[in-house]
Formats: sequence, structure tokens, C-alpha cells
Amino acid sequence: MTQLDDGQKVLDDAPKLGRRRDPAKDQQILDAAVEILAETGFDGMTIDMVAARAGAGKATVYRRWASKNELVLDAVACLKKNDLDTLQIPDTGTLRGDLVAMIRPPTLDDAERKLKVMAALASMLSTAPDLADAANEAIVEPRARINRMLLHRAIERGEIAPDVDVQLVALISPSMVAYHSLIQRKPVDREFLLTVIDGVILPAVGLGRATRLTTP
Amino acid sequence: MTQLDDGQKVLDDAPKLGRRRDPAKDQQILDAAVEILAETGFDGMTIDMVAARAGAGKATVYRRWASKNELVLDAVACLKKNDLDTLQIPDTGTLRGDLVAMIRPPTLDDAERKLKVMAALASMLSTAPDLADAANEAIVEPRARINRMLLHRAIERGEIAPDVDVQLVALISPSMVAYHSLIQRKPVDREFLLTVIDGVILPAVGLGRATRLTTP
DNA sequence: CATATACGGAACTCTGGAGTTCCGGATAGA
DNA sequence: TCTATCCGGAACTCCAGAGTTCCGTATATG
Repeated sequence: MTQLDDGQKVLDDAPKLGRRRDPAKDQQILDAAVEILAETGFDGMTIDMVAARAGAGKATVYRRWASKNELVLDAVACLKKNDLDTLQIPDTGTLRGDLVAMIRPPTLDDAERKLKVMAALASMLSTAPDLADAANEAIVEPRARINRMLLHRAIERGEIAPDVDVQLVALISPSMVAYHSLIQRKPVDREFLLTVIDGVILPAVGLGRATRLTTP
Repeated sequence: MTQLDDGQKVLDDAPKLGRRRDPAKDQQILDAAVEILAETGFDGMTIDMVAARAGAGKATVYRRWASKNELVLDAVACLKKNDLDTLQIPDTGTLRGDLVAMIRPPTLDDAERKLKVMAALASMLSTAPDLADAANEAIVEPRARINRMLLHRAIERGEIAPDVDVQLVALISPSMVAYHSLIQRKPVDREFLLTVIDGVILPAVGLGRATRLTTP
């Protein structure tokens, strides 16, 4: 949280008289910032754009955040809260079933929006550690965490070997989806995701493709 | 090529008298542009920086390229020429041997430099098709093409099944390396690459890990 | 109703980078 | 040597965006 005042943090600071600061406006500004960020990139984004999109004045934005950098930092961190609603963890009884169940419109849309934000920040990640940490925590980790959980459950079921490199395998789909979408600029559709699951992830954990080493 | 004059293209334009335009300076400027681009990103890069790094004046830069955009476009396209020298294709007789042989300092350094350039351009890829095509042709394709070639040779040898999804498997290492380096900001060292080869790529083509389906 | 505060919006300053112009000096060809 | 051209560098103009200030209005509290 880099906001100037929360109005809630220090109750003594709350005004006794007059109009109160509207908390809903905070969220409108953050949402607008995320949208503009995804559409135009960090440098293309202007405070005027964000204010206009949020139906606010520029002064209102600066009344709540000290600078563009801090607004962006909060906007990125804000992405983390929303994914609790959209990212529901499936439990179908098989690893493939769980992975396929993750391919749903709300989950896909969430991923696509976050990917665009990541592209907007890409050039700054190496020079702005704060931002890089926020982006990692809000965009990368939630998805990887779910994948790790699905893999651990598969190990507990005895479905896959316990020596599988969970850390590595959990990053296959985030990596390949990001590359496919950001760099190759191809749509992340159901077909591509199924190809990754059946052609890369499942073989990597010992499911799905016969090996020459064990089937002479 | 978006350069204004080449001096070679139209011989009639070559001055009959006086000092000639120095072709070596073109390359110095392009090299400097790539460096600055990788260090500061597209928006952070200024023509003054490039000129200073190249030991040139800003006027000299604008004498050769009409705008910053065209300079960057040429600088990216220029990356393609250099990789012919550094990217030598190994032939060890086995797929794993070939993949491991690709892990060499010159190849790694080339990859790291190109990754930073890609990060610098990431936010513009969706809005600048010219740039996206140039980046794809200069950075993504050369590496993917080599991987596809290694896989095809493995198929011809009978080392891996002919129905392997070459297109997909060839993108595993570029994807995971890009993610590892750009987003997770971890060093792309020999150990990580070996983990990807043995833990993901080889299993995906049916080598390396026993499957439960075929070994009851 | 009275008052203190937040609001949207407009007008401002200031800074930095794109792109241009000009100059004295260097240099290759006639 | 003479001359046309290119060079590096400095000094510009122009513009967009960050951040600030001010004002008329709206509104919650007392």
C-alpha cells in the first residue's frame, strides 16, 4: 500500500465535518489504471487518461497517490485481490482433469488481462525491483501456486512419481502461454492449452507418451 | 532496411567530390542502439545516448535514419546478421547431445542480449506490427529454427517418434528461458538449461522418463 | 441552514526528449 | 592545393506529459 491516506488507517485523520473521501473512487481509479496500462504500456499511459477513464479529475488522482509510479504499483498489487474470485481450484480426481478444468473463460480472461499488464511492465522489471516483486506476487505466483498444488495432490494420490520437479513443471504452462501470447502474438485458445497439457506437461510428469527407454 | 541512403543503392547519388559517408559508422550506431535499448528500454533510450555511445553527433544519426522508430527497427533487424557467426549448429548424433552442445558461452550471451532487447520491445509488440515482425524474425525464429532442425534430424535417425509436435517442442526452451530470465529475473545458467532439457523437452519427445501408462 | 471538505475540470509551470539548424574542423577526390 | 562533403557538437524549437494550483459545485455532517 503506497496510498497517501486510507481514511481508515488513522481514524483521527478522518474529517469531522464536510464531504468524505469516496472509497469507491479509489477502486475506479485503480481499475482504470490497469486498463490503460494493459492497452498502452507504462510510458504510453498518462494520468489524464486514467482520470478520464475513471470519471475523475487529475487532481483527485494526485490527492490519493503521490506519483504515477506509486499509482501503477498499487494498480498492479490490486490485481492480486481479484484473482481470488476468478481462480477457483478444480478437483476432478486426475491431474489431466484438473489441468483441463482450469481452461475456463473467467480464468482465461483473467490470464489475458494479466499478460498484457506484464507486457506493459516488461521493460522496467530489470530496473525497478519494487515493481518486479509486485508483478511477480500479483501475476506470476497465483497461477504457479495453483499448478504446484495440483501436482502435489497428484503425487499424494500416487498418480505421478514423488520425485517430479514440481517447481519446474508448474512453470511450463505460464511460460509457454506468455511466450505464445506476448511474443508470438497468437491467441491463447483452448486448443493451444490442450496441446501444451498433453504434449508437454503430462509427458514431463511421466504420463501420456510412451518412452523408448522403457518400451523396447 | 529503412535507412535513408545507402550510398551503394544508387550509385549516381554518390558524391563525386569530397569526403564520403563512413559505412562503419552505421554499424557503430546500430550497435550502440542495441546496447542502449537493452539497458534502458525503448522509451528510456534517447538519440543523444545512442550518439554519445557511438561516438557520433545527433545530427549524424538523423542524417542516416529519419526517426527513432526507424533506427530501432534497423537495430533489431541487425541482430539477425550477427547470430550467423555465433549460432553454430551442433551434430553429436543424439538429440540430448545436440541440445546440451547448444549450451555454450557465445550462444548463451547472444541469447541474453536478445532477451533484454525483447523485454525492451515487449510493450510495443501488440501495437507495432512492423517491429513485432522484425523482432520475431531476428530474435525468436533463429533459435526456434535450430531446435526444429535438431528434432527433425532425431526423427530421421529414428531416435524419436515421427509424430512428435516439432513446432511445439521447439518452443519449450525459448519460452521457459524467457520466462525464467525476464519475469523471474533469475540467471540463465547451465544448470537451469539442463533441468529443462532433461525434465521437460526429452520427456515430451518420449525420451527420459518412464510412463505409468506403458510400464504397469 | 451553515460549514468544512472532496469533487471534476481547467489552466498553469516545468522538464525532458524528438527533431532541426548551424558551425568549425577534418578529409577524400580532382 | 582546392573544394565539396561529412563529421562532432552545440544551440536551438517544439511538444507532450508530470505534477500543481485554483475555482465553482456538490455533499455529508453538525
